[in-house]
Amino acid sequence: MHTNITSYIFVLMKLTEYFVPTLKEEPADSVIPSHKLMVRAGMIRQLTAGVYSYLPLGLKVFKKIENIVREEMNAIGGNEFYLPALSPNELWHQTGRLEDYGDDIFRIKNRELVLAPTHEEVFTSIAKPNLISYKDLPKIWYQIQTKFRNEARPRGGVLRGRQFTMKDAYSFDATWEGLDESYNKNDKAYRNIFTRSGLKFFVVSAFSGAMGGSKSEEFMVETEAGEDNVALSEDNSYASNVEVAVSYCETVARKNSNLSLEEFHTPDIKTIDELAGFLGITDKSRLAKSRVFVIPGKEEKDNKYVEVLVCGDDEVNETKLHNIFSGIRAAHPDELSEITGADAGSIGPVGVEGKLKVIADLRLKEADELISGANKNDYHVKNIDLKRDVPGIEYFDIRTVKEGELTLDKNSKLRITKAIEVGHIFKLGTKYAEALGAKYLDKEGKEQVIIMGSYGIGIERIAAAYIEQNYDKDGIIWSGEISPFHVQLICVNTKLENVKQKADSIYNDFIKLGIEVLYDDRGDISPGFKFKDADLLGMPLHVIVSEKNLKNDEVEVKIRRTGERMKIPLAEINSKIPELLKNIN
RNA sequence: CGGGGUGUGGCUCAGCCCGGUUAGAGCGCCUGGUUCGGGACCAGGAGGUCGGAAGUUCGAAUCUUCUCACCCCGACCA
Repeated sequence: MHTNITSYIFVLMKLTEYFVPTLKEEPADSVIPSHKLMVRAGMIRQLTAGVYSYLPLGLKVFKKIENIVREEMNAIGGNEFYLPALSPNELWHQTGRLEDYGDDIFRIKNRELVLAPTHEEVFTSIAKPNLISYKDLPKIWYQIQTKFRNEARPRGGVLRGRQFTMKDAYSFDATWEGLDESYNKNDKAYRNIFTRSGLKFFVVSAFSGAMGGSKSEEFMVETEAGEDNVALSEDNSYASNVEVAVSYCETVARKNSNLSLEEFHTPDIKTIDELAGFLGITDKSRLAKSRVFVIPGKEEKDNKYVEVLVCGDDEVNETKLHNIFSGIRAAHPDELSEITGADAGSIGPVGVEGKLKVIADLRLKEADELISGANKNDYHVKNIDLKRDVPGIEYFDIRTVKEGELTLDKNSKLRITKAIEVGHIFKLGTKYAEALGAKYLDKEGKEQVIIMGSYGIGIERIAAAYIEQNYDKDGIIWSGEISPFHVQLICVNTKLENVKQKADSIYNDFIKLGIEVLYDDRGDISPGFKFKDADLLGMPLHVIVSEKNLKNDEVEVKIRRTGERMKIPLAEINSKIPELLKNIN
């Protein structure tokens, strides 16, 4: 499938022979800049929701990214595979993921097959009969392949599609120390890949969610188009997905006034804000927000219920909650009133023992004089002392961090921003090897389960993320290794014999120099049109050959990113252009 | 899955509320000519079952119902 990589890289092209359908107007179906620009620059076209055709220019960029990925994976000893996208339902059933993935997996209607969204199972099925001795380990196996996910809502063009290219790698180790090593190798490869791709990225620790396993880190690119909220410290010492981020936060101080509980009437008060307004106070930290969650049992009667308390100015972080109680979900409104006797807005921690387990955020650990719902509609209770009034209460970190809070070491402030995930590395552990029975014999001849890691990169996402970080009002701004071409050579007037001849000869010189050049040799197109197209396509350097410059034995060169222009004598082109390119990249 | 929106030549859209000749514009495309350093100009031309189905009506792009597709926000999810 990917036999001759260099053939993609050293393709030299004349625009008269190349299919690059640029668009002057913005496509109606796109919203984010990278999507608009990839369509306008003739890189991609949508076929149906979340599914894109890759046109020659887009494919060239994707192949360059793949090549970087391939080089870096090979550099850490990775073996490249190419596995089928079709795989039997049975294999997925064995690990329980046929069920776990649910509607997100594409199923073939007339065979018991799925279109694979990832390849842990298939790789493990190859490992099982072949990696059977400690001598066979460790291994890093990977592929660059099309993945299929039935995304509920594809968006952002190629940023979240139903069909996309992924580099997925898997490590197989005999020991946990070995897994650490494999993980670190992949981590290093990833840093190289994203650096070479020209991305400004950062790494966050992340909850591994449906994948199972322990440690996992995401490689993120900051962009407005991102789908994840991340907390970054201003000194760059801390980066974390908001789902798991922590901050330094003052606890609610204990007053030790020992006032007794007091119920009071709060007609139609449903929210913390309304309650604060009703009481005429601005500090909401003592208005304890109560939310009820359910841990579903085998049958409904086995359900367990948890009341979660956070400060009124905080939000419950459901991911953190999941990490404490797996399978937990928010209670439905009817469940709420059934369990507590009140509707949302009037629920509180007092008098619920036996019915509900109560947990509270760490900020509330010492708190007294709290106000919360009375478990009776339109009533609240004041002077709640959690230690005194809520027997069996436990404390966890279950709040969501907020912009401007201090890092745990108090050295820096957090800001919350949006980012797109371009890569993810996991320490999977033994989940898949266990489920599929992939074992090896150790030195003592004892059977052991293979320990796995899993490492993914979205190829098209890298391109889209790059564009999100590198564009202006005129178009894309390419630079570095993933730029489809180094130079766009513009022949301003193809009708003038001497201009055309000179441009042709420069084109041929560039080929000899190994410069990748996109040559705009189109006739019947006005100079302005060519300049606009060149800006849209965004090659790092534009070399402009025109009659007026040739009179002085010069060409004009424009640096796309800065707009800087300069004249270069014809005699110096072959030395100057490579030099300029070096400085840009 | 919940909410909102949009489907009219290749592209971007107007027309629809308030039904009435051959359904429009700009861009693109074809022919000829003039242009040629920031998406040129003139003249001529091709191209549309108005997403689909059913209905109301003398008459439907326009009204009604159903349906399909796509986009956005959210939910969900790597």
